[in-house]
Amino acid sequence: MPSPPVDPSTLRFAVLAVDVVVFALHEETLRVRLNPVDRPAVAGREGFPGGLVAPTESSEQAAARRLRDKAGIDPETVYLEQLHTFSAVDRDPRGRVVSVAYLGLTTIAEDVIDTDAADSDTLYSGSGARWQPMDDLPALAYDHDAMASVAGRRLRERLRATNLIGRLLPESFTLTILQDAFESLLGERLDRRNFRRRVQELGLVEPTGEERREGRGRPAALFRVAEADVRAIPLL
Amino acid sequence: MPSPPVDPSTLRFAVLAVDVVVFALHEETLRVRLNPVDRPAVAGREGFPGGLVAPTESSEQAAARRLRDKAGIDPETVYLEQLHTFSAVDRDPRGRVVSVAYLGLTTIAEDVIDTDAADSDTLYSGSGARWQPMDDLPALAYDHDAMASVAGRRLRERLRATNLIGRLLPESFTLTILQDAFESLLGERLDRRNFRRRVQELGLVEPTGEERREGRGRPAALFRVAEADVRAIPLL
DNA sequence: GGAATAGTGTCTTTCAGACAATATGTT
DNA sequence: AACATATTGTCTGAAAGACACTATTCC
Repeated sequence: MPSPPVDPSTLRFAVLAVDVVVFALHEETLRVRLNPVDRPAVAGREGFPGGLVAPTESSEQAAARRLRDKAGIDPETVYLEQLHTFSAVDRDPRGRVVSVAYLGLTTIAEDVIDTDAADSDTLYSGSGARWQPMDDLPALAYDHDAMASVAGRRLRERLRATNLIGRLLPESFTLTILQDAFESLLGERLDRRNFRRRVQELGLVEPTGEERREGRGRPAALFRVAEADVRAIPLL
Repeated sequence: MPSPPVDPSTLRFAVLAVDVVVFALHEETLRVRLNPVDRPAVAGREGFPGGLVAPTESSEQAAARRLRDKAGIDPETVYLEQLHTFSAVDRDPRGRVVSVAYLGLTTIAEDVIDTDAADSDTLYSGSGARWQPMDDLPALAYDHDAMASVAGRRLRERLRATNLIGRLLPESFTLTILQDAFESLLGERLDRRNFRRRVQELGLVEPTGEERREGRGRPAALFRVAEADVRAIPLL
């Protein structure tokens, strides 16, 4: 339905962008995906993967596309939800750029290379992009600091209220791993017996029937998140 | 503030709009503010108050401004929070218009005139704008139907989790009124004694010390919402 | 056998839900 | 006195929280 083309000189307009704050869990550490930002105006700082929205795509589509292009992550493997739209007039030195930010959850892909373990504990993933621990973020480009803060708060809210933890974990996992994940994400220590009772009675997880034997010690039963789609569960 | 040196012919851009879904409570009925939409393309349908975002304002500022201009409501009296950004490519027949939607809560102003009580039970407020019962919405312009649905869901979530009910009620109120409000908003009936115990033990309300005598029957103590700012309360 | 990890049951306390009688005002 | 509305307390069942020992495997 092609309509009267809008004349930008008479209409108010803005450049529309998306940014995606992608979280993943790596050995009990919550990490976010950072990309180098090459614009001169922001002087070598990093930022979340993102970019401009094309005239023919919605912001959701743009977010998925940018995940692939800018972060090399298959959007199919990422849970995305809209986070917040940032529209401060001067948030981008280039001009009026409004950004629709998305929250993303994923499992860290296998292409992750743990180079340079000495230099803090950064995980690199090629081309300078990296998974940075959420509690050790550098100063970011644009208003991505604020974005990070909003995203972190929202992530915790959602983890408490839904079964989204499943999107941060591998297909199957032991209850110990699940508990470690919650403890580290929510920053509180939980009783093992009560925790196991809860997650099973609430129907958050179900046994796969397999078990994992690893190192010494008794083998652990494997579980999966019971339902694949996002479900409201008043959790912990 | 002359605007950004962006050349629209080379950059992807969109027209940026805001829409505000303002809720108010009138005699236990949840109502939203509707305005006539005059664009030919949407043929006499109504929509939420809104409009384009100026190059010099954030979407928050635009939302406040539009509340005043389009709905004649003092933004100071309205609680606003960002709801969702709607960016489907064809959501506006005029072209690419992306809308940042806001959720608004307010107390119905005194300028409300209950004309035409026969014609359903619409409350008019001058210039064709009206407060329409949320459970009796007509088909709306653009994608405002979807907006209404998102806003309704979010409103109920927020009412359950915070003290925002205070933004829908007058300064002080009786516990009966508070309970009626919850019952109608959440669509469930609550036990009087348990309800009163809860709201007081949770610290949602505190007595003002005054009482209201009205009609026959025992006078009721007046309460106010204990804290003015938004607070998380796992409510009902 | 010792070390390491996984797994399990009970008791207590707290909170949610069901339930009905009394108090205070008006007419 | 009749009526209308507001206010209050107890009992019961369910869920949350504290708490320590047994089971299985590897070395």
